[in-house]
Formats: sequence, C-alpha cells, structure tokens
Amino acid sequence: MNTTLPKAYDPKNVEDKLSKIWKEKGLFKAQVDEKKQPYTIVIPPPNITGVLHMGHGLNNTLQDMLVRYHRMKGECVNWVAGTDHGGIATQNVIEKKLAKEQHLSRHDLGREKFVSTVWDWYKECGNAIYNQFQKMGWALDQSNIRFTMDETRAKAVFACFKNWWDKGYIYRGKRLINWCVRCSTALSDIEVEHSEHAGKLWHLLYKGENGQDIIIATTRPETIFADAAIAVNPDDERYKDMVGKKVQIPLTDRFIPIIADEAVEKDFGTGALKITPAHDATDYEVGKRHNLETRVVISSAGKMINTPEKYIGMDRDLCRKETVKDLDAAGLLVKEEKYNNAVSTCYRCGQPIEPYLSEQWFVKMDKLAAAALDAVQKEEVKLVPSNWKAPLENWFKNMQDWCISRQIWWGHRIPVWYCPHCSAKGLTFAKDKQGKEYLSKVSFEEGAEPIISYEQPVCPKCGCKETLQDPDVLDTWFSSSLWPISVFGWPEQTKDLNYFYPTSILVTGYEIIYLWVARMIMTGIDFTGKVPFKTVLLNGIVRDKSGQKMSKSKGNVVDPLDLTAKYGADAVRFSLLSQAITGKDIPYGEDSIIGARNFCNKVYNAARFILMNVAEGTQITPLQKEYKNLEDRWIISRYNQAIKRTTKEIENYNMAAAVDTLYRFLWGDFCDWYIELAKPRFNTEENALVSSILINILYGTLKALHPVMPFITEEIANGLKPYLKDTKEFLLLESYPVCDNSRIDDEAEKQMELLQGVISAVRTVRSQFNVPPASKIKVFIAPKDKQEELVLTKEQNFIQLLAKIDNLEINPNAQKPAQSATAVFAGTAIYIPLEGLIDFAKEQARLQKELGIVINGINNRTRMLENKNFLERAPKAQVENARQELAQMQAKKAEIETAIKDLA
RNA sequence: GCCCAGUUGGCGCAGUGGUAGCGCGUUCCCUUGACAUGGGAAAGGUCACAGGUUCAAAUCCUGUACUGGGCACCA
Repeated sequence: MNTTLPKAYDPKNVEDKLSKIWKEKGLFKAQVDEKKQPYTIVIPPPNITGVLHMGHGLNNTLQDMLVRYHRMKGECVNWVAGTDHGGIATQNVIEKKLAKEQHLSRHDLGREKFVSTVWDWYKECGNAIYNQFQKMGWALDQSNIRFTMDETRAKAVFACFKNWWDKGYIYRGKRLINWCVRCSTALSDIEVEHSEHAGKLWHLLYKGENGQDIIIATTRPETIFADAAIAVNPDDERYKDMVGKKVQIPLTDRFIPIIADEAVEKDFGTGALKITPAHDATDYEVGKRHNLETRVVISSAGKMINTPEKYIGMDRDLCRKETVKDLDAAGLLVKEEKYNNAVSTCYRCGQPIEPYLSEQWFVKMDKLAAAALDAVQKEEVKLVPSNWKAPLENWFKNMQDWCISRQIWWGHRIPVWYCPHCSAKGLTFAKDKQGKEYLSKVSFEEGAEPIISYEQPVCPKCGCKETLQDPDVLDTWFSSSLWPISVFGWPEQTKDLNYFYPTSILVTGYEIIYLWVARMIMTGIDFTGKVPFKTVLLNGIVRDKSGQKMSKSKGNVVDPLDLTAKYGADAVRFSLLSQAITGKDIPYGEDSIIGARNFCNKVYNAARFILMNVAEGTQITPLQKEYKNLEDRWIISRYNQAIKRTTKEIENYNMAAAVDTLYRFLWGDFCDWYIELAKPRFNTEENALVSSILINILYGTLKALHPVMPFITEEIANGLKPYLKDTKEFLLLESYPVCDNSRIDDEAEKQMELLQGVISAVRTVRSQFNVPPASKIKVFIAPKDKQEELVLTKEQNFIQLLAKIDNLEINPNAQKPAQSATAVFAGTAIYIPLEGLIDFAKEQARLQKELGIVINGINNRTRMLENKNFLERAPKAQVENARQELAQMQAKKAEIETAIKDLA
C-alpha cells in the first residue's frame, strides 16, 4: 500500500533514471541469436548539422515502436544506431559558424584545418544527438554507433567505388551539371528543386548580315555573350529561308548562324531560340547535335567572364540588369513581358542553380537501375503507402547518370590518385592562402591516368611517392546508399551481415525516396544480390499547427528537447504516434501534446489509486478461468478486444489506430467504468479478487503500451511487480500481450451496454434538470422484457452507485409517478421523480426532440424492410439487424409517447 | 502538361458499402473515496460539388472545383 505518491506524474526524474538504467544494463544491445528470427532496422542516420527536430522525433519513435513490439514478440532485434556526415549541409553549418564566430572562411583555414574543425564538431554534435536518442527512450543499440565517415564505412565506400570502377560504371566526363554558386559545388539532378518565380521574358533583336533580322525571346539576356547559334523549328515557314544565314549577337561584333532543330517550339515566344550550349541543358544537347562552340561566360563563382570588357567580373544578376539596359539603349530590346519562369534552386541553400559545364565523376545507372526497378515491380521491396511505388518505378526508368563528385571539403575524398610526373598534363595547381600549392583541378582529357587506391599509392609507372589525390569529395548520398550493408561491416562477410541483413523494414520520410531509398536498393542488390529491406514505411513531415513546413527562418520550429523537458518524452512520443497515419504529414501543435501528457497522468493515477487500495500483503494471482461478476467478465473481454485490435493495427503500421485503441480502453473502459465499479469492492472480502483483476489487466495494458510510452509504463510496472509473480526485470523483456479469444464475452459486453445506457440516461436527466450530484434520487425502471429485467435487477447496486440513485425500483409494471422526468434506453423506461425540480416545458421539448430522432429511425428501417430488394439481396444478418433495431425503436417510441402524454 | 493524395461538426483529424466518430474548443453542472493534467452532461456535421453503380454510398466508379505533393517541360 502506497499512499505517498505525488498526485501528478512527473516524468523528469523517472525518465532520467530509467534511461540510465537501460543503458547500464545494455538492454538495447543487439547480439546474433541463431535460435531467433532477426528483426533489423537501420536508423536513417541524422545529419550532424545540429540537434534533432520533430521530423526525427516522429521517424525514430515509429521505429522504436516497431523495435520494442518485435522485441516483445520474441524476435532478435537490432536497431542500428548512427549518424551521417552530411556533406554540403554540414559544411555549410560549419562555414556559417566560422564566419560568425571567427570571421573566417574555409579558405582562410585551409583544407586540412577546416576538415579537422568539422571532425571536432562531429564529436560535439554527435554526442548531443546520442544524448537525444537516450532522452527519447529510443531503443537504439548505442554500444555500437556508426558514422558514415568512420573507418569501416570509409572502407565500404572505397570497396564500392573500386567495384564500380572495375565494372566500368564509374567514369569522368565533361558535362553540363547543376552548379550551386553559393556552395560552389556540383549537385546531382535530384538535389535541385524547382519552383516558379515571377520573372520577365525579353524579346531581343539580332541583326542579320544581309539585313534579315531575327527576334528571339529569352529569360536570360546576360547569356547572349555565350550564344553559339539561333535555332528555329525546321517546319517553321516564317524562318525557312533564313536557316544557314548569320546574325549578329547584340552588343558584340560576333556573328552566329541560324540553324534548324526539332527542339524548338514554333509557338513559344517568337519561335526563334538562342542557343547557349554552355549555360543551358537543352541548348547543350542542341549544341552537340550541331557541333557548336561551348563558350563559357559565367564562372563557377557566378561572375561574368569572356564577355565584352564592360561586363567582365560582374555578378550574373547585375549583368542581367546592365545588359537589358544596354540593349534598350541600343534599340535592340523589342519587348519586355511578364513571365513566370522556372527557377532551379539548391536543396541545401536555396540559391539559384547555374547550369555549368565542367568535368565531374559519374556513375552509370542503367544496370543498377534495371535491377532495382525489377525488385520494386516484383514487390521484393514493398512501399507503405503504396502510392509511391509508381513514382519510384518511373524514376528508375528515366534515370540519368549520377553525378557523384562534389567540390567541397567535407566528405569522403574521391579515392583516385594522380602522379605529378606521369599525369602532370591533366593537373591544375593553385596556391592556398598560406601559399601552399595544392591540386585544384584534374582534366582527364589531357591524359591524367588515375590510380584507384584507399591510401596514398606509389605511382606504378615511375615509382613516385608524392602522388596526389583528386580534390573532390563524393556526394554524401554515396556513403548513405551503402548504409544498410556498411553498418554490418561490408565488404567483409561478417556474422552480423549474414544474420541481420537484409533488414526488416526501413522507416523514412517520403522526401528522400529518390535521394536515399532508391540508391540503397541499387547498392544492396548490386553487392549482395538481396534487397536491403523488404518494406519501406514512409512517414510524413511534421509541420506546424497551420500546416506550414517548420523552418528556422519562419520561426515556427517546435523543438523536441523543449517539449520533452516540459511534458516528458512519453507525451511527445504519444502525441506523435497518435497522429501517425502512414505517409501523411502531421500538423503539430502544443495542444496535441497536452492531451498526451494528460493521458500519462491518467495512467499514473489509475495505478496510484489501485496501489492505494490493494490490501496489505495481498498476493495477486493470475486471472482465474472464470468470473461471476458482469463487470469482471466485461473488462477482461474489453481488454482482449483491445489487444486484438492493437496488434492488428501495429502489424498494418496504423500506429495512430493502435495508440487510439489503447487510449480508449484504458481511459474509457478501465478508468471510467471498471475502476469506478471496483471502488466499493475494496472494502469487502472481494478486495483480493478485484485487486488481482485490476493489477493483471493494468500490467497487461502497460505491456501493450510500452512500445508507445516506455518510461511511464516501466515505472508503473515496477510499482506493480511486488504483487506479481514471474515478472521480468524490464517490460521490454516481457512478451507482448496476446488476445485470448476465449475471454471475449459478447453477452457480458451486451449487458454492460444496457447498464451503461441506463446510467447515462439517468445522468442526462439529472444534468438537464440541475439535480445536484450530492442529492440522491429515487428512480423507477420499467424494463422492456424479462431478460433486461433480470440483468438490471442483478446489477442494481452498480446502477445506483454510478447514477447516484438512493432508491431504485425495477418493475416491469412500474407506473410513471407524477412530477417526474422520463428517460428511455432501447425501450426500457426510466422514471425519475423530480418534485419541484421539473420544468414541464423543458421536459416536453426534450422528449419531443428525442421522439423526432426515433421516428426518423423508424421510418428509415420501415422503408428498408418494405423494400423487396433489400429483403432479397441484403445479407440475412443485415435484415435481421434492421428488424431488431426497428423493434427497439418502436418500443422506445411508445415509451416516449406515453411520457409525453403523461406530462400533459 | 502527366501522375498521386486530400476535401468529414469552430479547429486538427479518424472512419472504406449498412445515413458518422475522436481530440481540442464551446455551453452547463460538479473539489463525489486516484486524477480539475479530473468527473458528468449538452450543443454542433444533408461527409466539396455533379452524375453513376448498388437493396443500400462519407465509403466504389466517372467528371468538376479547390488545396497539397511528385515528375516532365520551361526561350
């Protein structure tokens, strides 16, 4: 008996205490157990760009729920922990930090120092993240935390690169790539975001050498200096005779030819298109077809080069304004119209992308994609929800080669080396701010012969030891794509790899399906012959309350650490899971967490109350095979129903439904009814009996809830354990409850429904006529049939208790006393004498309203039952159901009518 | 332009063939033996619109509108 527990649940101490114990006991440590079935999840490794946000909160809580559930089902669970170095994103964070705190650029530090600064940051930020894992109660195996840049992962990256190089998948080539001027690096196609912006379309006049001028439309006048031709559609009658002639580029003295190409649409703009191969992807293709010059006029820094003197060094945006101004002055600007142009932006910094001609490393995708496509089509990888299947297939079908080189410093350096003697022709050197010479650029076309090596090699040709590594690093997604195998030590055929791979499920956000999920499928199949996961569960984005994406600049970010500190990790978890519908975004506001916090408190107080009332020294026994009391049979039945439904919903990944089921059972059935009914029994010889039911059901519910709210359930379970036999040290080591169908008791549930209905009806009347809760009343009940009479009579006590009735008379022939209100539940009339309290007009209105509803229902059923087609074609049970409802409603109608008549 | 979601009480959302539920909010009553982070009760919805299938449609089909998203194009 414990009466000293505080009234409100305080999560803070409990959570700190438990997470520490779990860690000390190594509860989440994964170990191969051949006797068991493996259940593996690899965490989507969070970038080390800062602390975790609500998106991580949702994503990891979903995984934790699955992990704990499967662990309790007896599987050998391994939830692999780790973080991602996060290439550009992390570099940007550190660069900003350096600029802000020390007014330094990465170039001021130099490459080596900069990289070591990021490593220092990794230790700091990584620890903060691991700490958050623990705070949230995520059952990650933290005894072995992986990082995408640690040695094992680096070796995997190299093994992959080498393998693909040997297979001829990796090549270097000059291409028009997506260049972020701000991040000064190449990006892959899917790292570019598209949006529409209000812009302008300028019509420019190009003077013909023979006086035949041509007008073109462009959104990028600053690129005219890179024009190599004007193209028209071959079928365009307007320009047919001009093809082959030359026109002059405005503001220059250069002449370019007019060519015909299918890529030009007759109906757009003027039907004539300027071709700028070095600064536009379509133009690049046209240029290749027509063997045009690729003149570059915008540098990697976004400044103008190779233009007339005046514009050299100008920023691209300024140059646009100046060009337009000068064109106008020269009378060559024909028209300026408003136009919504598509702007491509960097997914990391949001700045406009510049198509940029440069040499980059690529991976050939055809074979890799074909195998992955096949796996997805055959549903060897199943997407949940499935509406992402088609887009993913489509992506595999139309995939471009993957640009894997990035011109940044933080990441896996490309494992390609050059000899300064043998490859010197292809190498460009530069000096850093410290005056140190470094390899800044490599050009294959000029004959650089690479050496693929993990560590610095000796030149196999000349024996030179001062070989130089390619300056670029790999796309951060390169290492991420290997995650499901690299975490287990691939390319080594480790015991873990053999046992835990393929993983069971991947839980991630739909926004990285192409960036990450698709690529893991490709590498997984390519290197192991097996898909990396059988199921991909896609979670939505956690948005703010009004559905906006959370972002620092909008100031609408909700910090999980704040919420956890304020309401507890369990409440944060519960609120997220209770809204987790597969693939759907969650509008997240603080009120949802308050509800969750209240639920925690409810569970806690239920337990507190039970413990306060168990008689000293009571030995709680397992549930008996049978119980006589209706409420006992009922709660056990409800419990098993809840477990059945919860399990089903978890298996189908409907976490919100699973959580809702347990919430309603615990609050709506267990607390609102069963505990209320148990109260008077504590003082009787039934104390041991009712206590054992309460404690057993509560303990079972705690087990069922444990994957949702690990802390509070563990804490309460610890309080119950002294009364229970054969409990495990931690709930995680218990078995997840299983529904016992033999305990489902339809009769008890039906009888209970009757009693609840009668009690509610009485309460409604009391409330309507403002009968103070303290004043006990007298009630007459006229049961509709013998069966109901029996049930009601048997359970008289509890009707009296919950409806606060002093004197209850159950009698089929009961007459309505004068000055009384009437309530009807399914044909059973309830009379409540209310001398002096009753308001006849109000009562009349109330009864009339109820009568209206019943008549509606009767009409409806009557229509159905008069319909031959319904009788013939509807399932029998359906027809029978309608009949019963009709009968009930008719009885109810009669009772209400009588009541109204008596009132007059 | 193509494709995919969504549209349900004031707000946020469940519900996939038998005329609707939850949480929050609102109104009223209540410190009754755990919990006011609580208890009891009430008000509030013709389930976006138009057709169709069916005995029966919020639920299935077709179309429309609006919102969000993906892909392609974008001079």
